Order: sequence, then structure tokens, then C-alpha cells
Amino acid sequence: MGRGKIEIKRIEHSSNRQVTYSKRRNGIMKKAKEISVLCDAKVSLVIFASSGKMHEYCSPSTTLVDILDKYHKQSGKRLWDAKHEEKMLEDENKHLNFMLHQQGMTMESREMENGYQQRVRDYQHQMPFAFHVQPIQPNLQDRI
Amino acid sequence: MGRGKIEIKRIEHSSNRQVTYSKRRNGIMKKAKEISVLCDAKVSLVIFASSGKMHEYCSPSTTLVDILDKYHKQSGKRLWDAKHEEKMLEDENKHLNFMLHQQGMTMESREMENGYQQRVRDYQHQMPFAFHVQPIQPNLQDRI
DNA sequence: AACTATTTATAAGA
DNA sequence: TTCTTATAAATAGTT
Repeated sequence: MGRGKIEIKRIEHSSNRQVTYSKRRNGIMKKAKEISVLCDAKVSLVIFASSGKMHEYCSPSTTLVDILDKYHKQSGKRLWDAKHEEKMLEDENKHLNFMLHQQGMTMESREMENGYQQRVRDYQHQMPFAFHVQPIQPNLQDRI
Repeated sequence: MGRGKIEIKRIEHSSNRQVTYSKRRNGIMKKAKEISVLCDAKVSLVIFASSGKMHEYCSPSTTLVDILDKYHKQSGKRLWDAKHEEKMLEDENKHLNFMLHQQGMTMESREMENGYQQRVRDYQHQMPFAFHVQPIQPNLQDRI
């Protein structure tokens, strides 16, 4: 698509790679906008250059969060990262549990607490790691 | 880019819109792959057709989660949704707190508990809603 | 699902 | 680097 045909492989010359990146990033962003408008599609496009610099496009009708939510629902892949935000609550939870064990309890409250302990174990069993990728259905969407 | 020039506006005829969507989705996916390889870029592309069907591309060198993590760091926008996964721990937390209040405590443990209560309030103040979008820096990356 | 006239994207050059 | 332009690639309308 230019003065000469090129092979699709990493452009070794750094300066050329940079120039091509800049041109093609503009191109793909334009394409993303066009398909959004022409076809009423929701698009999220995030690109990181090898330098680490980011560029983003998201259809005006939506947000990245909304798209990720839909992604989650449709793909069955869990994207949310428990290790960042949840860690605080999890630690908090452990401390509170520890404190409960330090307290003297009535039989009733101890039974309640055991019930909660079980729920905590069940929950933790579901998310032993930060990311849990679990397909929930075969991909039935290949043809539209 | 075809037999005739078209205006970039929603294609009203549903069948034509569908065909154009399919052609252009292939096109943009190809572009995403090419820029990944040529320029050593990391790309995440998620598209939903107006029908709701999803298609995705992610550079082979990375994952969507990894890209979102980078996105989070670079844009300062929080994407993680506390309301989904974290809700369980938050509820758990509240219950455990409630139970602690039902228990008789020593002065030492009550002081400890107050410290935790303060931390819980601080934390909750930081995330009153599910999504918290907070730019942390001006965009210094516009030119590459 | 193919075809092809045209438009569009872009590689190399200025 | 930004602008130009010859050429490759994408695709709109057709079959």
C-alpha cells in the first residue's frame, strides 16, 4: 500500500518503525471510527507502541468499562483483577476473622461465624489467583 | 475504497450494514495484526456488532488483562469494577464487623477494632461508586 | 461468496 | 520531520 510492497515482519530500522507506527495507528483509528458509525458497532481499541506510549479509541456510544463488561458476559473470561482493589478488603477480612477468634463467643455467634468461615473458604476456592480465565461456552458467534 | 465513495454515516439498509460490517471487521483485524508485527506494538481490539456479537483481537505478545493493566497505569482511569467481585468481600466484611460489635471485647481488642473501622471508612471514602475515573496526570504522550 | 472499478492507505522519496 | 505521490490494499456496488 505504498511505493513498494512490504513483508509483514518487524521493521528493524527503529526510525522507520516509528514512522510506520504513527501512520498505521492513525489509519486503524480512522477505521475504528468508520466502522462504529457506518455499522453501528461498539469498538474499543487500545494500542501501545513499543516505546510504551498508549493510544486509545472507544466508540462514542459506549465506554471501555461497558465494553469490558459485555466482553466478560459474552466470552466468559474474567478480566477483573482481584489482586489490586479487592486485596485491601481481603486483608481487612482476614484481620476481622482473626479478631473474632480472639474473642470469647456465645454458642450462637460461634455457629454464625462458622457459617461465614465456610462461605469465605468457598469464595477463596473460586479465586485462588488474581485472574481466573474460565470459558463458559463454546464460541457460537463465529458466523454472523 | 470501492465502486463509489460513501459518506461516513450509519448504513440504514440492514443487510448492507451487515455486509459492510463483516468486510470492515476483517479489514481492521488485519490492520491490528499488521501493526502488531511491523511495529512491535501491543494491540487490543474488541468489536461488538449492533447484533451484539463480539469479535476480538489481541497481540500475541500480550493479553487483554495485561493491556488493561497498562492502560490503568498510563491513563490513570480506573477500570476495575468493584461492584461485581469485590461485593462479596465487602458484604462479608460488614457482617464480620457487625459480629464484632455483638461480642464483648477487652479494651485492647476494642481499640484495635476502632483502628480497623477507621481504615474501613477511609477505604470506602475512596470508592463510593463502582467506577472511579480519576486522571492522575496530564497527557504528556500526545507526540511520539 | 466472488468480482472489479474505485477509493483509500501508505512506503518510499523529497 | 512533514509533505508528496506512486503504488498496494481495501472495499462498495455488482454479479
